[in-house]
Amino acid sequence: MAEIPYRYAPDNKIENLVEKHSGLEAGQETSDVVTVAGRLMLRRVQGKLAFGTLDDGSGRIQLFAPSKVTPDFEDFCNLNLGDWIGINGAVMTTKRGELSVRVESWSLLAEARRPFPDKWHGMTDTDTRYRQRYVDLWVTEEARKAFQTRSRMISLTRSFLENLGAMEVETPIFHPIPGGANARPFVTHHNALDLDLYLRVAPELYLKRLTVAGFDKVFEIGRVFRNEGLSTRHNPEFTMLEFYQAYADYEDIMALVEELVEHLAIQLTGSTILEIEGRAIDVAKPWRRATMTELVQESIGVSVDLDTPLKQLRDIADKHEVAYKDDYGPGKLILEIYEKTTESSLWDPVYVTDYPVEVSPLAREHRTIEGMTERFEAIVAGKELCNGFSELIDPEQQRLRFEEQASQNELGDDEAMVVDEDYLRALEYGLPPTGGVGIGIDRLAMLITGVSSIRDVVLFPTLRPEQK
RNA sequence: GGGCCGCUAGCUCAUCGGGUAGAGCAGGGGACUUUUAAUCCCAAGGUGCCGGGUUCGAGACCCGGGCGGCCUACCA
Repeated sequence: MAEIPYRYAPDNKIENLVEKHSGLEAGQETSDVVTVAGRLMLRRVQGKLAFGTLDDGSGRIQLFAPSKVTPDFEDFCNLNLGDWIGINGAVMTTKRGELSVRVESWSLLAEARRPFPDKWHGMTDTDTRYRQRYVDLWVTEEARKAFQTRSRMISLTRSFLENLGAMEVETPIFHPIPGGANARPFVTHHNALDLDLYLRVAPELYLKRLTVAGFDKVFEIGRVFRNEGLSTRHNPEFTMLEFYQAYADYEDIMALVEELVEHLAIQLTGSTILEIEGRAIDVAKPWRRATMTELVQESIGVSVDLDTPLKQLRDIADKHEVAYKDDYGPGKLILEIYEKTTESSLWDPVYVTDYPVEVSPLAREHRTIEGMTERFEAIVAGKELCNGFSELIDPEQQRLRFEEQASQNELGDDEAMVVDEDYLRALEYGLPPTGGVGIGIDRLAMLITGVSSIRDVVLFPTLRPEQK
């Protein structure tokens, strides 16, 4: 068998060939001589005639190899499933009408020295699929599709934001002070500086520094890291989109997010109606807006607000088996009640608005409602898709909020923020009115591709290392 | 972190009231010039996740551990 070449030059993708020749009748031969390369997925040898199925990642096409035409016919028949091969020959159809490439010359490009999974059943063990994604992606069509969709989704998102005139930036992943979200960070150490650094839990505070700097629309799509448990909805590293727009408030940002999601749904699935867990969901804009307290009222029939006595809020929490700590104020209690009793039952897209100041350290106070902020979360299919607000721009208020967080942190809440003096200094130079949002890209990809585990949209999800 | 379930050949799965493991596919050998998961014949393939225990005898039963899944708890 010939040596493996150093390069090979396919001139067609299979999906294009299939599209181009879709109307061809049985027993036809075209003058289209093509070179394609990919993996041999199936093989049917019949003595002096062999058939194969080649998959190049874009699609599959049959290989037609008569011994009279195909050089080194014996070797061709002895190829293993999973071998990489390059094929050159005419596009034709067989007697049965199957579109094929006749194998007039071929090259072995890589041997599959390990047996491929069962050609019919594929790979079903989820653990093996995640650990050996390189096999899963060949063998599991839906897996490959999902990642292609994810890639296109991010690309479309990027151009959507660029069309708004937004600039993409990259801010530090190593943070000397963790901040921008309530989450436990990963810690690492820089030797030369002899300095502990935190992997970012959010890019938020750096992006708003850039708004101070005069970049009036900025966004970042990047990995963030949270030292938390794993689940079907949580991977310790995940991709966050954050966007900030100067002169805008949370209403503007809500309009933008629903526009984006509708756009993505149409571009990627052809419809605003998606399917999640077998259930339809329409993400067409506009999405409903409702305050947190309104939704709690609808869900459990009790009216709560920041003036409701603590005792009463605790009774409600007890009644619905919502856990809380003694130091929770009314704001935190209301949030907990909302999250435990209401959030997961919301199906159609809804913007939940007006979060208590107590639980929103970076959001600007509501323009009319005391104790609330102009913050929103979009809940889609019972899950949080994004979190945004009119940004808190006042350095003195921000300091008080940080100090409140810091004291929580002192008391042992390792998800609470600490005071970031440099961020306060930036605010002192002046942050204009600004609206911002963070969108979990993985969650969005789950929504668009209709999968129910984040591991189906993360190529190499975090797993315990294999033990030998 | 808690509850439930799973782990048998490279892959997909069987087996039994505890008696020493079997099939399809893949891989090897052979037949076959229009197949579509091609088909047919032959041979080979196993530390039954790991470690203890009960038993004359354990892949099956008990205990401990590992890894994974689902549900549940938290952040997106």
